[in-house]
Amino acid sequence: MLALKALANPVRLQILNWLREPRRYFSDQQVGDLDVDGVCVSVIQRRADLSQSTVSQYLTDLQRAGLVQSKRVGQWTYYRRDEEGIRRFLEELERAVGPGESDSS
Amino acid sequence: MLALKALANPVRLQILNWLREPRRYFSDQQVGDLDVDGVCVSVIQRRADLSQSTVSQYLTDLQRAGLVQSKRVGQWTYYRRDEEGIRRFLEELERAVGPGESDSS
DNA sequence: TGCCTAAATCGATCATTCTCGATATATTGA
DNA sequence: TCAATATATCGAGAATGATCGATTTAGGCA
Repeated sequence: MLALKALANPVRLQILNWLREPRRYFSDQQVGDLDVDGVCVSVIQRRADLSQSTVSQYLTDLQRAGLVQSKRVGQWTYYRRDEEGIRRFLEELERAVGPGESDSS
Repeated sequence: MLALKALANPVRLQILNWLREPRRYFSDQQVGDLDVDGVCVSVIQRRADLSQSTVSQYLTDLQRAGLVQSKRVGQWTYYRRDEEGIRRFLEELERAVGPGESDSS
């Protein structure tokens, strides 16, 4: 389960968390619309305080896990949450580990 | 988040899954009550087809993550799901990555 | 075309995880 | 107490993950 592996890393988990409120955590972004387009790599990198390559890789991981979407606009790549994919992941996890046959009769 | 790391391993995830229906997956257990006591290590090991030490370690990992409980009865250690802990984990995850400020107004 | 910036990929290193067999500990029963 | 069985822990090797700097790819603009 790619998403579980992706979220097992605290930084990746936090990035996904930050992306819930782009205006709050990435207000320094000059370009694009935070809500519509998403947040570009360099802005996330600044916040995460890791190298550019690491953050780029993390975002690719999150995308392959179906948790974020990317959109290339000019020279920037904007990332934003894939709410649909996140919902699917949570549902799948619920099915996998959530309560089984409870006899709440 | 210990639980996320624990579940990032497919075998550990599957063990937790199996434990939802002990009667179904561990019907070969001779000792104890599957539902009341849980499933002992050697029975899980047989099903997982990994070494005894690995399975024992996995179960310890799941326990430290708050996903299973153990009960020592004689020479056996029975493991069963910690439904309360699992619920807490799922809720925490929901808070951490679930939908943020949706303006469903 | 040529430079500048953004992002992605590559290659390497160090840390962590996976997994095993061997050993240690604990419990039961003769 | 001794032997047998169940489980836990230890130590090690291989595989994977984390993370970096360097390089490559790509777009924008003079």
